[in-house]
Amino acid sequence: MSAVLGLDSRLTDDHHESLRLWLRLLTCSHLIEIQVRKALAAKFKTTLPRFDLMAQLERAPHGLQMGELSRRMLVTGGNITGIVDQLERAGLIVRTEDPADRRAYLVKLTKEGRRLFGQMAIEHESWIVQLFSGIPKREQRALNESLSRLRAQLTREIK
Amino acid sequence: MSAVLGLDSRLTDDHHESLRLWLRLLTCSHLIEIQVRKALAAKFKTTLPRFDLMAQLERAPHGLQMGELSRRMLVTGGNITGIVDQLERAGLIVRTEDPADRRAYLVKLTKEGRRLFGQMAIEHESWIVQLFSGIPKREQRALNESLSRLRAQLTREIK
DNA sequence: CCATTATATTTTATGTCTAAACTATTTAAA
DNA sequence: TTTAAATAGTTTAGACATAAAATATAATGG
Repeated sequence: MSAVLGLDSRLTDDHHESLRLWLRLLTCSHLIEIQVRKALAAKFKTTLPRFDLMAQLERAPHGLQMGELSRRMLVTGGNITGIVDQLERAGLIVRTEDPADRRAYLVKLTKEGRRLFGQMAIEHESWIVQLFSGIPKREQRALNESLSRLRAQLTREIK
Repeated sequence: MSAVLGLDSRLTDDHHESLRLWLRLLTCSHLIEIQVRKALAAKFKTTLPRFDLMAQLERAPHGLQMGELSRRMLVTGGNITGIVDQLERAGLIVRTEDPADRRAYLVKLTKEGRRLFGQMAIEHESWIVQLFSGIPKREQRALNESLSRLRAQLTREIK
């Protein structure tokens, strides 16, 4: 993840509003990502994709299929296979058979996985709150609304 | 690049404004990234990091050191080595010696690199404009301003 | 029912990315 | 100026990511 970063500060031509927006979006999420990745590694010896996958499972007590994880995390299926392998090896999740479809697994957090994720989620949120602490709540709400519209638009666009 | 995607649509608790903002930021940039990556592969048989690196060089006619590329692209030095290797093999850039520092290179676009980047940049911008076409210019400007403040804040925060 | 097509997952090959260890040169300081 | 510390770049090992091909099961349409 990355793209044309750094031009960001120097584009001023008014014709390039969209391009500038994309670069800024990318720079911001990249900056946050770097911090979160480092914190996850330092405090929990884990990675962002693993944390993300566990976050998905935490909200799906009945388990999720590999394909559903792939769709939600916006990554390809092959990628999910690898991350699930590792988390399973670590005893944090399990592949259980899907009673409704013998091709599929239902991936679930183990008890240990739930416990550990709980700890990580609390810290994770505090890092994020800290990173955004300089931005007034009102502005955060406004940004959130705009990005929500953008996300909706992009999802429509892409279909 | 990715994180906790998908929770995004379901967080409503007002205490989690910052967390929600981070997820939304990430989802949006990820959605755009996927499109741009696919388009670059389909139209130019290239990748986003390579395009980004060339974009950096295009604005630096005197060339950039590896370390400067690393800082601007927000990735590690080792990563730059690999991308530069490939682009150099393809004849699109060259490592030239830095007269001021024998440890360093100045990396520059070749004539062919400049030509190709020119073509790619035009298409690239049109893809971006298309992706944002559903968002009114006024809102794009507002988003741009907010993200600019956020970026500034993050950069300060991180130092 | 059976062939076809679609879906769920894994595998393979390749590229991106990091952290940490390494080499070479420069800078600073004693 | 010689040593020590810092800086520029590369290498290594391992994780993450993709697209495309392969396997297995499910769903569909004659």
